[in-house]
Parts: sequence; C-alpha cells; structure tokens
Amino acid sequence: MTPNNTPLPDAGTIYADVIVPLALRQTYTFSVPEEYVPSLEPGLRVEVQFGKNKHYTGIVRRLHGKAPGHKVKPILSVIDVAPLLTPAQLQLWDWMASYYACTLGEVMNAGLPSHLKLTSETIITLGPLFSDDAAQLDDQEYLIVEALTLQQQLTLKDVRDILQVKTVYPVIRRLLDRRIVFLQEELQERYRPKVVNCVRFSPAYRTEQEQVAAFELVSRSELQTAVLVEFFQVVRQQPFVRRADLTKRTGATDSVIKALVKKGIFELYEREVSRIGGGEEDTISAQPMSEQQIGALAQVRGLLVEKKPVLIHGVTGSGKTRVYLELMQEVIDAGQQVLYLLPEIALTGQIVKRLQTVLGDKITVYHSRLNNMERVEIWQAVLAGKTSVVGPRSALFLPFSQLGLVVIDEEHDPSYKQQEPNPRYNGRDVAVYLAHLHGAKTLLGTATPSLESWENARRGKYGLVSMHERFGGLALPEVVLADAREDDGKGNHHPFFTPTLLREIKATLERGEQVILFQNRRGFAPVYFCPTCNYTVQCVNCDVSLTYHKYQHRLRCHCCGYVLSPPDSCPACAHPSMQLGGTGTEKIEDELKIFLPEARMGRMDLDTVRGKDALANLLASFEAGDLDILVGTQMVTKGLDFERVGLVGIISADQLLRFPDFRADERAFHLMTQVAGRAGRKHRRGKVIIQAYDRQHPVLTDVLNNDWQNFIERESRHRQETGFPPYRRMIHLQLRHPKRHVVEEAAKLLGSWLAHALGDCVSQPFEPSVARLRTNYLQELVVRLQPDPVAVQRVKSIVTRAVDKLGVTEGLSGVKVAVDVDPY
DNA sequence: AGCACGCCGACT
DNA sequence: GTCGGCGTGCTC
Repeated sequence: MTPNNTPLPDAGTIYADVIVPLALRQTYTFSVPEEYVPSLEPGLRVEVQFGKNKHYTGIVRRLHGKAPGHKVKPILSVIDVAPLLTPAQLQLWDWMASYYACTLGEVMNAGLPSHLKLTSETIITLGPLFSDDAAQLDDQEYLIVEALTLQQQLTLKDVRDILQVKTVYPVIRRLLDRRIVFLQEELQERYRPKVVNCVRFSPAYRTEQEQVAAFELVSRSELQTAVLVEFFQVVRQQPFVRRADLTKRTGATDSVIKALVKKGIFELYEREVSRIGGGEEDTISAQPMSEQQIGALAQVRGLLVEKKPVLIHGVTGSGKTRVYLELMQEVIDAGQQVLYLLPEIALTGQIVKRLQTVLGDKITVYHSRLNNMERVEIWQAVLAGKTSVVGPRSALFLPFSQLGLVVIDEEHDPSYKQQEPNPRYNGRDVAVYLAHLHGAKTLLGTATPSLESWENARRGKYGLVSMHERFGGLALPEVVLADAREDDGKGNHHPFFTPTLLREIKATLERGEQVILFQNRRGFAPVYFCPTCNYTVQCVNCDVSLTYHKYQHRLRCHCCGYVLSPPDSCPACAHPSMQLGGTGTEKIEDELKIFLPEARMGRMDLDTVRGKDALANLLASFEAGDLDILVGTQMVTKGLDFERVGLVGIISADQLLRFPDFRADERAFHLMTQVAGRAGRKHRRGKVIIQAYDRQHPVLTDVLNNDWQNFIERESRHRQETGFPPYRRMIHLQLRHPKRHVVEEAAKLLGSWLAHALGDCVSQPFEPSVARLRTNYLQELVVRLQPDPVAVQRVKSIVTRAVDKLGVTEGLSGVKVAVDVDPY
C-alpha cells in the first residue's frame, strides 16, 4: 500500500474542499476517511498531502458529498478538536480574496499565525523547560522527544520518517500545546514583556464580609491596616493595584505586604505593561467630560442606532479617545468584544497605555513583536470571547466571537494599507466590513479624515461627528512658514536650516523644552556622486541611487538592502573624490550638532528603531527628558504625545509636495498637520516651523491656517475633475521579470487584452519611476473606473482572468503580476 | 509556492 | 555521450 493510493470514490463518501496556504485560485477537494466524518466541520485545520511529497495545514472550507470527476487524496489527519476559525472569519476570508483579487491561500497566510500552519519544513526543537518527564508521554511523543535530545532539531518530515507514520501534525500540536516542543523561530527571540508587581485579594477574600474579616485580622498592625485602606483607595480608581504604590503611599515596606500575603489576605501577581513611559501610567483621570465630548458622545450614540459607521472628525487634542473609551466600556460591560485598530507605530504610544489603564486586563495588545506562542494564546482568548484587542491591521484576523465595536483610529493613515505580499488589503476598509459581518458598531476617528471617508460621510454612508475644540481650551500651535532661501543677513545660506528655525530651536531649548525635527528621508545623503562626470553610485539590483549612511560608512539601497563600501574615487572617470547630495535624518542630526554642540539629540528612523526595544528605549528617553531634540522620519508624526515639546520643525515641505502621486497633497497635509499636533500639548502653546521654497503652495496655506475644510474641498474638487479616488476606483497592476523586453511584451499584451475587454479605462503600460527593483524590471498598468460595485466586480474578474491567461502564455509565463485593488 | 518533467548547451 | 540550465505545467 503506497501513501498515494486513493480510495475509489463511492456513493457514501464525504468530501472536503480545503484551503491550502498557497497562491492558488481554487480550494482542493479531499476525501474524508470514515473515522473523521463525525469530527469534521468547516474551519477546522487538517493535514493534507499536496503535490508529491509535501504536507500542509489546510482549512476545511466546505463539506459535501459530491464526488469530483478526478482522483482525490484523503485527508491525512484532523489537527483541531474544535474549529480554529469561526464562520465569520471564513466569510471575511472569502470577502477579502474576492475584494482584493487574491487567493484564499494568500489570505490564509496573512491570517494565521505561523504556529498554526505546520508544514513539512516546519522545524521543531525541544523546549527549554522540558525535564525528562517520560511518564507524561505516549509512545509517539516519547520517540519524538528522544530524537530531539539527540538531534536538537527536526523537520516535521523527519518526524514522519522516524515515526514511520504518514501523519504527525496532531501529535506535534499536542506537544506544542504542552510546551514540550517549540517551533524553531520562537526560540530565537523570546519577547519579554515588562511587568509590574501588583497586589490583589486572594480568592479567600473576594467578598465584602471576607474583607471586613481581613481588617480584623490585621487590626494589630498599623501599617498593614494602612495598606489595606490604601488598597481600597487605589482600587476605586483603576482596576489594578501596584505593590510599589501601596508601599510608597503608606510608608510600608515590602515586608508588610509579604506579611499580608502570608496571612493569605493578599496575593501577588505580575501585570504586563507597555515598555514606554518612565513613570507608569496615571490612573484614569475620572475627569468629567467636556461639553463637546458629551455632545459628541450623544451624537455618536444616535448615529450608531442607524447601524452605520460613524466618522469622528476631531482635531488633535479634542479628546476623541475619551469618547471611544466610553463606548468601549459600554460594549465590554455588555459582555462583547472591542477591536481597536491603530497604525502599527502608534501602538507603542500613550493611547495603548491609556486603554490598558482604563480597561485593565479586558483588553489585550496584539503586537507585531509577539512571538508565536503569545499570538496563539491571544487567539484562544479572543476565540473564547474573553478579551478585547488593540492592535494593527493584522489583529483583524483574530477569531472574534462577540464583536460589538470596532474602532479605527487614525483612519486616514496610509500604513493601514498592506503593500508587499498579497493580500494587499486596507485594514480600515476590511475593518468596516468585519464590523458589518458581526453587526458591530463602527467608529472611525481622525483629525484629518481621508477623502474616502469624508466622501462616505458626505453621501450619508457614514455618520459624521465633529469635534473642533481642543480639550480644556488648549491653544493650537502657532504655525510659521520659513523661506528656505532665507540667509543670515550676511549672505550665508544654509541648505536645510533657516536662521528662523535655528533661532527657534535655541529659544526652545533655553526654555527647557524639547524639539522634534521631521525630515522624510533616512540615512545621511540619498546620492553619492562624482563632481566631474556626475556618475552616481546605483544599486546593482534596483534602478535607484544608493544612500550614504555615515554612521556605518556604507552605501545602502533602500529598496533591496544591498550594501556597498563607498568608493573613494569615481568608478567611472577615476576622479579622486566623490560628493554627497541631498539630505537625510543622519545629516540633519550631524549638522545640527555643529550649531548646538550641547544639545542632546536622538534620531528616530528605520535605522535606529530596528532593534527589539530600540524604539521603546528611544521614546522613553525622550519622554524622560534625556534628549532635547528628536530628529526623525514619518515615525515622529504618529501618536507621540510628549508634554514638553515646544517646537516642531519640518525641514523640507517641498519634498513632501513634489511626489508624483495623486495622493501627494493629501499625504503632505496629513503629515504636516499631524507632526504639528506634536507641539505644545498641555501647558503652553507650541510652535511649528515649516521650511519651504514654494511658499505659495495651496496645501501650505491650508496647513498654516489650519483649514482642513478648505483643503478637503479643493482636493476633492481636484480629484473629481481629474477622475481619481474616491470618485473613481483604481486597480493597479505591476508586472515584473528579470528581462526588460519580456516584461514589456507582457505588459503590452496584458494591456491590449484589458483594453479590448474594458475600453479606455485601462492605461497604457508604463515604466514606473523606479524601473528595476530587486533585479526585476517593472511595468505597470492602471485601471480606473466608476465606483459602482457591480461594475468593479466584473472588472476584477476580467483582470484576474487576463492575469491567469498571461500565466499560461508561452514565453511570458515567468512574468509575475501583482494586482492591487484600491492602491495607496 | 514547490516540484518534476523536458528540451537545448559545455563538460568528462 | 551526459550533467544541468530554467521554461512550463500541475498540484485534489
């Protein structure tokens, strides 16, 4: 009997359509062995053989009795006892695959933590905690553990060979669940959450009477009584009590707490906290809400009754978060779950801290830095309906069972859009659909709504609630435009520090306040060139110039990561020296040290936050006041609220506005408004300096006047006239291949097919500004069409078919096509 | 995405 | 005469 033999389909056989985690258009049908029939249902994971020798974790999509007209393989094993995916999740997957014109397998890859996707190549190792406890192992488990003690690591295929069985996933799952073995990757980087020691009543003292008894028990100790009294004080304000707070506020020592623990009254536990923020979070300021907040909350409630999403347009500092929190609390109190989405980077900020302070362990942070084990734990907790979640777009894939509210904060943020692997989805839009699936309330919030959401609000598809005043009457920062041509009066012109900016930086530092400088480019200089022949050092893989990084003294490609030592002389004409062109964050930092040798500076860009805790440490030291100036890219614009920032400088507004992209103005407006919002929060009016050559640019005028209304109206008119989103839908196709003529031919052919089927809503194929990326030449096509869902759906299927057809065209089958629906 | 099958160039 | 290049098609 070979492993490949296929039972003859007979009338009674049950079949399962299975999703395999690959970029394949269909599900595949497997027969269900008799023994599994009772236990199988959609959403369960199964082990299947796919291709000659590969085993994958698949997801049962559908069960049926219809024999396909070809051979089928049997399902090898059922991995789960209960479905891992809820019906709503499967529906979401279907919707995503169809909306984003990708495959279910690709959605599966995005949606399941790798821990839940064993394949033949998965490598396991023995867990560090395993102590030779053979008694708890069955025969198979014992053999695996024994092999691992000899060999350190095994692939699942090895395990199969050792056990001489065809299916091993269930036994592996059991070992994983019990932490006897681990997947290899997670041992490399254990995430260690920061914890604080907290105190609570032990189970024997949870009721009021019991606690009264506790007071009697400690009546002979003044300090212990004081601690108990203090405990009740604190617990009224926040859902947890730190040990350090009790000792600090009562003058008791740890031994007093220990005594209480010993008496069985208290118990100690550890609570995870965000690593940022020197002093731990303040307790909920049970401050009364402002008039505006009360009004907004009432409006939101009213609109939510109509079952449509509500867009909260609230200026920075208007106190939107409080409004979210009130609603979140309600939903959670009603026993439902909340999903609070944030752009990834903002997750490290104060908002998360605040959510945790108020909601305590009712909300879980879903970080990108969590390891597999933690991901799976959260998965189970969410599936059980036990917790709400704050997280980035990937948190959409968690198995919510009781979803009652979805909050999408910073709704306009472009990083909600996944760019690289399929599915290229927009977390905001998927979130709206997810909420709809669950019949959950939907809240979108931002200080600067995207045109998409604004248009939805204008058409009445979304409710709109505006909050125009800053909480507590905070003044908006003063925004000043500095002429980048300005010199110091003696004819000295600095290429990126105007005298105005330098003057203000100094004044701010003298007041003991902090400065944030924004430059949207990392590294030292984006161009390294020869002054005589103009030769520029290019990446060998991509069609871009290499950026000089001074700190590492290397040239790096920001597209593919290629690294090169900078040549001292020109490789083309042998000229003995090379020059640097353009300005990145490193250079800003460097040059500023010349003007302000005393200032303590930090830099925040991809290069400095790469390490695990680097970002948290950087933010913590800025918040603690150990840094005077923070220079950074986009990152500094998102969700950083520091009390002592008196000045924000935007080094080059022109750079933001010159982008050859229909969204450039919008992005520039968002970025500048957001970064400006970092200046001066509580105690004093902040200042923002925008340096620009083109000071007449209408976007700058709008930013200067803080006139979002004017901006959005002009921009939406412009989009309407030129036919761009949200007034048209866009589908973007990118073709790539190592040979230029091949990709060109493919683009021409694909373009002609699409033009034939769709007419002139298809662009001519064109070469993007970066024409070669990671050794592949690129060609692009853009489809623009009326935003009619039926028409769009039809176009998507035509596009998909054309792309598939290209894949089987002789000579062009090697061309990769990436379809991007609603590109950003 | 893998992987095998298959048809054309430089090696023992 | 064979090893191996990657272009093509298939995976239930």
